[in-house]
Amino acid sequence: MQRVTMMDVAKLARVSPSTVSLYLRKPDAVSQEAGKQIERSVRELGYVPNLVAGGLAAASSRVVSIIVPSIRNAFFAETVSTLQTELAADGFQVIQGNSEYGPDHEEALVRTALSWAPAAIILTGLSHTGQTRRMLAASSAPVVEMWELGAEPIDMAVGFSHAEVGITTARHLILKGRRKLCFVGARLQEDRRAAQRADGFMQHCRDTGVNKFEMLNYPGPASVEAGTILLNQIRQRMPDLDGLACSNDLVALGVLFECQRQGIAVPGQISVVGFGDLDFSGSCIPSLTTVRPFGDLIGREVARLIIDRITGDMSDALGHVVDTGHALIERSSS
Amino acid sequence: MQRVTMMDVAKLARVSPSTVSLYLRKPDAVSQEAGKQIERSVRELGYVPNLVAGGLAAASSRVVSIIVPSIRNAFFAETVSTLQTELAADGFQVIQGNSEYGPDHEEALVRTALSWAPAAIILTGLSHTGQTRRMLAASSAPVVEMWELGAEPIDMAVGFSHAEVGITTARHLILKGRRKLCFVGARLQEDRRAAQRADGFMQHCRDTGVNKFEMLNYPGPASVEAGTILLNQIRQRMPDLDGLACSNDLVALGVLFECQRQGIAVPGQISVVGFGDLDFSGSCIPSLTTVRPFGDLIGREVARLIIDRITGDMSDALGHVVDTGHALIERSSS
DNA sequence: AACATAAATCGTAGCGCTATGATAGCGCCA
DNA sequence: TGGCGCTATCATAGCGCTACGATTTATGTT
Repeated sequence: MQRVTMMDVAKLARVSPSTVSLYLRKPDAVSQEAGKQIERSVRELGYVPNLVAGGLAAASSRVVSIIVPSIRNAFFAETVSTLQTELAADGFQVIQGNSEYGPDHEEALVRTALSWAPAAIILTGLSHTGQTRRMLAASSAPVVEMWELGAEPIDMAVGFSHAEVGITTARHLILKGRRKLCFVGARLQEDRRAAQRADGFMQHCRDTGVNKFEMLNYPGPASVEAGTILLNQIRQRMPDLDGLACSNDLVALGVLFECQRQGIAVPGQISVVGFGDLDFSGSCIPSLTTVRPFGDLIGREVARLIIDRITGDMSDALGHVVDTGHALIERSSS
Repeated sequence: MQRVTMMDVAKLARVSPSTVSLYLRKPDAVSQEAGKQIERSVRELGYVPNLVAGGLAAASSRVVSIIVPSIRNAFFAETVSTLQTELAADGFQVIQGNSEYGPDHEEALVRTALSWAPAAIILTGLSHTGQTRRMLAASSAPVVEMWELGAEPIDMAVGFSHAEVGITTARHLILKGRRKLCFVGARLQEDRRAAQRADGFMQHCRDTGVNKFEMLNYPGPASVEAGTILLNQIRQRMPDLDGLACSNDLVALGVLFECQRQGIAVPGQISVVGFGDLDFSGSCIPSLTTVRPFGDLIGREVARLIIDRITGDMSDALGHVVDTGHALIERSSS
């Protein structure tokens, strides 16, 4: 499979394999003359370093393992995509796994991830099984937990408080004069972050003395269809509903469609707020008020932390927490 | 980083490392008694095999490298997600890279991918640089090209003909009595598959003697906003437009929104057909007629081919081509 | 009981690279 | 001119595992 080895390059360049290895890792440590020779030989032979061998020898590979609940989810797709680009620029490969919102599944993924001796491990959220924590602690690899802030991270964390997103959403609806509120979400048992947004929302309602507020869950994944179903359910339970927060812009879009179908005025009769600021959110009818989570910023910050930790001075060896915040994007639906 | 080695397990189980290795790979080749001992030792020590070392020794790692244009694209997210799940079930890790629709970028990704001695390489589409082809040929790793059929694949291919999608779309609009047609797309220079759909569409118009047909391109990525912009552009150039094909359901959704905003009846005045059958396509207003590409089926078939090739008999060593086809989903927008 | 055969286990030799000292070559000052 | 410190280069010893052939043990046959 791998024909040309470092030895071949060394022979052609008339230096020892050590020098080739050294040049490839730290070009400045080798004389210009030798460097040029090596460069030429590499090109002539079409040499591609065997990273597996390198990883074994160096006891740490240039692999970063990312575990997200689902890459189908546009939020995570954005972050993963950004991470990939940023890390690739520094020569890191990305191994990716989907936990499907299952802590045990995540544990299995971490186990295999660890067997690659990765340069870093990126997890989604702050809740993991005890075994996962134990393995991670034993591994000494940098760990970044992303997309959630609140509890104590294992090592580093980049994200924002979902409870605060819930509060922002509730506050906005109340500010708009809405008093019969509902939070609708999908997969609220599995998706702890959505659940935290719901909790923050409900808590703020309670704190500010809103008289009527409810929460409704759709068991399947967040989708436009879930939104249409949820709107009908909540309207049955709360016919005078006037403010609706959705755990996801997809759900909100379904709500908007269903309102249009039934002739419910938005925001006239019901104000709708989403979460995610997805592709369509600015263009739909009415354009959707939503909370933007800065998924690409999360990706960039995670990449920065990892690269700093690996290449940088050990002063950074302590944990880091970066709050990327959130922003309410006020549009026409509220 | 990796404390417990196979040697430790062997010592505890009172067998040789070879037997442990053998048991881990082929449990049936070891006596039940020894197997139980090893199992117990593995658990007691919390042994996690070092796949880097294994990959080096076996000269091929259980890594599958997937290169797609962009994981942000819902089509590819679906396929990659399915692939990940299917391959993980057989103990394969997935390394993923985004080519951003650039052949040179793809070449660089293939180069690094190859340096992991992957068990297989999965590429998107059939067009690659000569250097990419050369590296792939030299590597002897199984190669699957997906999401496109037509030209001769490097090794195996799973996908469908985009030209035929274009024909299906055109035929449908013509069948609906539409005669002033347009194909609108995004990134038609970079996205060769979208370009093929456009070509098929135009060709069918020509072949069937449609009197008026045009094609319009939006330079940015496919998005809802692109749809709103494109609709206005084409209406200026072709005020009597009555049938519109979009390269992507996101673009189609933007078109639908803009039609609604301007009071253009769909399908009364203009029929709209999309591509992708995304999450919202069945729920939007009007529900969107579109072509479904079976992205998850592609993922499953690719995984099957790879696993068959690697674990299976060598009778499969020749290339394979699987046509996953496409389906017109007729809804209310046409 | 002696032998052939099969099954289970083992020892060894790397896989291709990096990290770690050790060595060689050089200019400079006393 | 000898010795010092510096830089550039090198030889060597693994990293942890798998593949392979060799060896041991169990099973069956006459």
